[in-house]
Amino acid sequence: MKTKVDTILEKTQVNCPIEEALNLIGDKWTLLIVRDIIRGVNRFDTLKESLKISRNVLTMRLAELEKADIVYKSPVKPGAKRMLYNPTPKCLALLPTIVSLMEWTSQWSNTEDKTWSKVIDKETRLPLRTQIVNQQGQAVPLTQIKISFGKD
Amino acid sequence: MKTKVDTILEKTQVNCPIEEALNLIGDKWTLLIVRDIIRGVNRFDTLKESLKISRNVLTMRLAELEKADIVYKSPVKPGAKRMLYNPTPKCLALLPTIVSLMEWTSQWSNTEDKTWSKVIDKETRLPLRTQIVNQQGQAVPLTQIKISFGKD
DNA sequence: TAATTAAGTCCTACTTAAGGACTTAATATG
DNA sequence: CATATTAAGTCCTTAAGTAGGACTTAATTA
Repeated sequence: MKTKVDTILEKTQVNCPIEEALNLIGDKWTLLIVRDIIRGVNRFDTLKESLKISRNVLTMRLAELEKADIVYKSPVKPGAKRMLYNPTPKCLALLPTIVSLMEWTSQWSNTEDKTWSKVIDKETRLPLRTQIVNQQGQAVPLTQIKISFGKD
Repeated sequence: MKTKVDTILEKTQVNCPIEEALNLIGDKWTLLIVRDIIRGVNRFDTLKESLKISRNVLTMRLAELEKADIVYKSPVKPGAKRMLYNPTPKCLALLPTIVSLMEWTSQWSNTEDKTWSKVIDKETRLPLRTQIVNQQGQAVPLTQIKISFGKD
């Protein structure tokens, strides 16, 4: 059977990087799985429990993530046969996306409960956020940003 | 018929802001539509052409985006009946997510062609990027970041 | 006023997701 | 060591979402 990843790899041309990214993570579950694996939820059944996802879908998504080098397996303990799902650097590189989505919801959701999960500095334990910056690292306001396609 | 947005609004508890965000934009098309609307592609048929999305799906997604206050309609010109789809501030607030996804693909995709769309400063026309920063605005490396759930 | 276009709706076929039953090997327990 | 339990799946059926074409109607253009 042909997976999403196969489709991406055989596609000759994608004209925007978001498009390519969404081919992989543009679905209901992938980013949540990535988040959980980064959090350290790294066994099949634990992921299933944590996400309340169906087994068959979780199986497929994990296979795709592994094939795309976002997740790799390692034995539960040296020599064991059961596996853990671990984040690769490519997986950690999705943190800015995750953080910005969390920020977006916190800011714009009208849900009362804000006792949600947060992204924090491991050491200081203080919350973090994302920023759009220019080459010099200076923050740029949203209204000054343009999405440019090739020549325009 | 019950739309995604109805489902979100009636849902009593979501334990993570990404989960709530993905209920809305966690699909194949929504973020691409948002990107195009921010870019200024703002009429139904133009969007359809630009994205190569089916009419019925575009109709549904636009209705959801409008209901969620991410997009609003305005007449093509004063008094006209035909409408443009415009970005609200909540829509522009998705720019960090969009930028970080574009960055992620540029960095990790093995596609040859990098003559892709970019995010630039409207004035200087120089490319922009995202950063994860702490409260003082200092960049924090990915390895020092933790996703914390309530008490852990 | 007629022709064309823009923005849809509706239908059918196909693909992906949900959820439960079943399977098998790995680990843990007595 | 034998048995029980658990972890990590597969397989099946039903439901929901997506693709793509045909059709509709009002708005704009010629």
